[in-house]
Amino acid sequence: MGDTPGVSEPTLEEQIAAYQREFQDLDPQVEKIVNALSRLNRRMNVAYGRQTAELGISNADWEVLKALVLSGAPYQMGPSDLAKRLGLTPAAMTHRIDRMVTEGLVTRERDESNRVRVIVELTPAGREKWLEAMRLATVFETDLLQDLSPAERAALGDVLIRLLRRVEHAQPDAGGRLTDLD
Amino acid sequence: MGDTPGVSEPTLEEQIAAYQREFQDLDPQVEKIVNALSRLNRRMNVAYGRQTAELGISNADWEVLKALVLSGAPYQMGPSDLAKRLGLTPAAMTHRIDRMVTEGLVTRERDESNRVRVIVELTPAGREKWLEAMRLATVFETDLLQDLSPAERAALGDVLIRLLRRVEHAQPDAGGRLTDLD
DNA sequence: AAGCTAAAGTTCGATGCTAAAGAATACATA
DNA sequence: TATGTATTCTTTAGCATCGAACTTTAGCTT
Repeated sequence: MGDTPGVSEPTLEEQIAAYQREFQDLDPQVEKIVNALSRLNRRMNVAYGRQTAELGISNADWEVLKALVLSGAPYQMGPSDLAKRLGLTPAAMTHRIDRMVTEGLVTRERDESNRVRVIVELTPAGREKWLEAMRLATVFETDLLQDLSPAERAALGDVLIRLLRRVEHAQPDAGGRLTDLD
Repeated sequence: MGDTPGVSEPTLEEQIAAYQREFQDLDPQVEKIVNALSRLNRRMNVAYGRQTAELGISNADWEVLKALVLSGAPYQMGPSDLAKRLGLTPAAMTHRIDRMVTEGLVTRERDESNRVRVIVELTPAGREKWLEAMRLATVFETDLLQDLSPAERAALGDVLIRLLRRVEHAQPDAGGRLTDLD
């Protein structure tokens, strides 16, 4: 095998060839789509991760910022709501919030009307970080889709929605870890 | 159980509406595609995880099995090759191999021709597990794409490849964690 | 040979996660 | 009022991971 230095990721074509070699009952077209989806998503997540790192926040921080902003003004959520939204345990949420409070991205205070509850609120600095990350992300996403014509975009969007419906129907909410928030 | 009373994942439409509310400079069509891609991938990963769990192995185990099988007969790799392939540190690989050896999925022995090296080899039981997982996965994947006509599949595959090329060109191999192997 | 350098794995300390137990508060009801 | 129960969050113990130091071996260089 002429492959010298490291065992990096094989190309998609090599990968599919290897699958066909080891597993005959395989539809190459299906595998091509599924593999491309998986790879595309991975690369995109790497790109997002690099962008958030540039802004001095972690991907974990970004997930929380997104959830808070998308919840709408006044940008408040309880730890367990956040945990459900992000697919984490409440325990993990406690620690994330600890960190983000020290980073100045959110505040934590007890709800005086129900002292069991805690209110996590986005700070202006946190909102600003989210905005910066969004600007970077939209630049990346626009660039990614640049070569697709409007018709191709519409078709792609529709096909993806159909697949999404199908997979959602097949598994009525699993509660698995939501690796990366939209 | 069933529908969570708490803060579960919003629908894609709600999500996009929230984005437009909080961030005006947003192309809804771009966001729709990107969000659908992300969601679709997440659901698929949940499905794969459930399948491997059914077989009594972890997702981590499955990644290693895949790498070994796809490397071709005699299904041997060194720990650091595996680590590079999976995007893990050698340290993590050591522990994974420990576990998989006790599970009987792989064997570990020193390479007598170069005693620094270690050879991790798939056992027949490990190969069988991989095969079972593949059978489940192909059923799922075939079902997922069932509603797409041949023409739609071809078009989808081609568009995804084009996006993949574009994102790969934009980031010449990052070495980030490869969350889930194809 | 003797000693340097590089490479391959393992070990060690720290981090972030999970599952499960624990503490504080609210609410219902006897 | 007192007590049981559910809810919300925190704490604890265990596991997988990373980064970095360390050990063993191979291959040079002198």
